[in-house]
Amino acid sequence: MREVAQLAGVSRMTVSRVVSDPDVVLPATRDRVNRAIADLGYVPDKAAGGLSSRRTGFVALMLPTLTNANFASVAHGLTEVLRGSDYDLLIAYTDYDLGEEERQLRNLLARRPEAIVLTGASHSREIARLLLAANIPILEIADLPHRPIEHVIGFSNHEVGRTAARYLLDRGFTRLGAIGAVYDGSVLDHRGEERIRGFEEELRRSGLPTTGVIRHGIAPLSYDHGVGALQELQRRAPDTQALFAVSDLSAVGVVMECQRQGLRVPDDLSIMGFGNFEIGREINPPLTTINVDFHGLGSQTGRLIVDLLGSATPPAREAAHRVDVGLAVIERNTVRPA
Amino acid sequence: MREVAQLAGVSRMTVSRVVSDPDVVLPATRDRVNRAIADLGYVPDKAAGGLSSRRTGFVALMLPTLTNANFASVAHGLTEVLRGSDYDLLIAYTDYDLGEEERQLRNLLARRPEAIVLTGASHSREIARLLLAANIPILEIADLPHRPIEHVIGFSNHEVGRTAARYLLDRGFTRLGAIGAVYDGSVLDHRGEERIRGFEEELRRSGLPTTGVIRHGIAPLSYDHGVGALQELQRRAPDTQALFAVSDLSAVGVVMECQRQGLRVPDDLSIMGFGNFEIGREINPPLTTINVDFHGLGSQTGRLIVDLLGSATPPAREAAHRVDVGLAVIERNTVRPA
DNA sequence: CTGAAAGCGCTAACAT
DNA sequence: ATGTTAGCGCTTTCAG
Repeated sequence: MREVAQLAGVSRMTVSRVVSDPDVVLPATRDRVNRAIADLGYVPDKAAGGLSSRRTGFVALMLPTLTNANFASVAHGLTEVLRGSDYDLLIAYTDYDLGEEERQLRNLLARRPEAIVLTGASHSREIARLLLAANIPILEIADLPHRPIEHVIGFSNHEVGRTAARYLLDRGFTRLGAIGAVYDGSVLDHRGEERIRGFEEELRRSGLPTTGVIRHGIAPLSYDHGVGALQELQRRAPDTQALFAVSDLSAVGVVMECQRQGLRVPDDLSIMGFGNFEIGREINPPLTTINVDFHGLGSQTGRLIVDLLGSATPPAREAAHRVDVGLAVIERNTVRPA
Repeated sequence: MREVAQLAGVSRMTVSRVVSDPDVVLPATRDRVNRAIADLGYVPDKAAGGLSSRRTGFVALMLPTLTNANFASVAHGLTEVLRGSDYDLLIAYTDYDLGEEERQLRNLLARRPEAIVLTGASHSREIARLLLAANIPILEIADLPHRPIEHVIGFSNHEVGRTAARYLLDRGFTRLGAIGAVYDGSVLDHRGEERIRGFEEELRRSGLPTTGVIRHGIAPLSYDHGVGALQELQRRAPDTQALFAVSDLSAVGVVMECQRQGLRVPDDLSIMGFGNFEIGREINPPLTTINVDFHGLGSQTGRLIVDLLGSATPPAREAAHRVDVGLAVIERNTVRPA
């Protein structure tokens, strides 16, 4: 910056102004400075700027994995909104690893984000404390935790499971199954477990057995989870008529395994998934699933952040937001009509 | 930090040492400081630290998209290695948008990464200049550009196309097709275009027509690209026997569309893809494809970075690395045996 | 082994 | 409209 100032024949302060608030500088001066910036390939150091202004200009997003299209949609929605308000989005991911989550969080916090968006569970006391101590907006998304750290924008995974069960029940099925991951008490697949519990609850309400509810393998779930889980289901509850998979990927695996076994979908087995992944639309027959507007979830999160950071009011912790973005069944052809 | 120092009854300098080089501090002092750190929930400000030490402790990774499992593997491999050397990985993505690429790059550069890993094309003069001016290692991965900015760790996309063509030719097919995206001169799908050109080249060498080479839709490619492209192919070269899709996702779309049309794969049409995506293994029949060790590519990149940053030698620009990680055909069942 | 002084690159606050 | 001064939170360097 010093060089730029010299080349343009102004003080460093003027260079700073040209970069952050150009309108306040005389056009002639501004042009001179801009030319110097271009000539020198000067890129302002945001870390130094942030140190001084107490504004780092970025929001952190913690993702459990990089490969989930729905989380990518969230990132999309977020980015779109934040870009309009001149915040960057920096992404870290944990690979569904608890230790890694804490590590990454510390790293992120050490760079002083202005807000932090969490998709993991992050509920160890230690982590929650660290987060709160940072004194920035904390947003938990893609779930509706009972005891949130602060703001929540999400949907009820429990309700996802109940909705699936009701949908299947409404179509007259009585031998229902569900497949998810083994829940080992860690929070790795917290959300999938919630879905499966919602499903079980609805089964119990209807006085139906839960023998078809299979917890198989560990999260994150993918296609081959579906094939393994189906095989286990066939051993434990061979008369199952309709099946809910806590993830579309798993559901697709089930459909593929059915093809291999010569089982007709939905005639021999009805299947529904969750997440409305693109592959579900492409397979034969196309997969019935439950959709959540993840992109909208991301934009809403972005808007809330901008609001929160924009208001000069000190962080009123008591006014935590809680938004349920809801969900919807997407009817396609893997569930036999009533 | 001031508070921590006070609470522990030491100078701020001692706190700094406990955080960054604990062994040099007397155990008793160290314990006292650590307790103060824990009590106060102190998280050191890396931006401030970096400003002073000229080491920001992070490496930037620019990805075109968040939803590609292969790029996620790269990130994985990179993270594993970097973690061992105490660097963070910060990820930005461009959504295959050129303007966004430059924006993100500036943002990243403004935070002073110690090295930058690029997967995009990034070859505008302006960008290359900015990158070089940053005076940090620049690594381009997942391709083997002719005129690299600096280091390159990747594979030849051109060779991917040639390998696919040769594989199909070797099996006795003479009516070959390929599907990729429309290449509009921008660098959005540079890699896919390279693959398709390699395929065409091999066709020409064998004196075969390239009428079955279809550029359809725009990148990034997904399942529905395959269905649209197949339909176009059927119009333009209905007698095609074997088809190479520049992406597995597109190839899977083709297989699904064949199922719908009642075409038998591979009897009526042979198909091969690229990328070895998980879904290819699950469909029926499983997809023949070309694999690249993306995880290894990531670790190698990480190791090179650690080397480069570790050596006290000034960045010897002339000694740019160039590594070809190669590729391999994965034979499954969508190509009819010779 | 620990501390004091100086300064990293930038901007807030106050001049002018 | 532009410049000056002070200082953001930390580490380097040098003393002790």
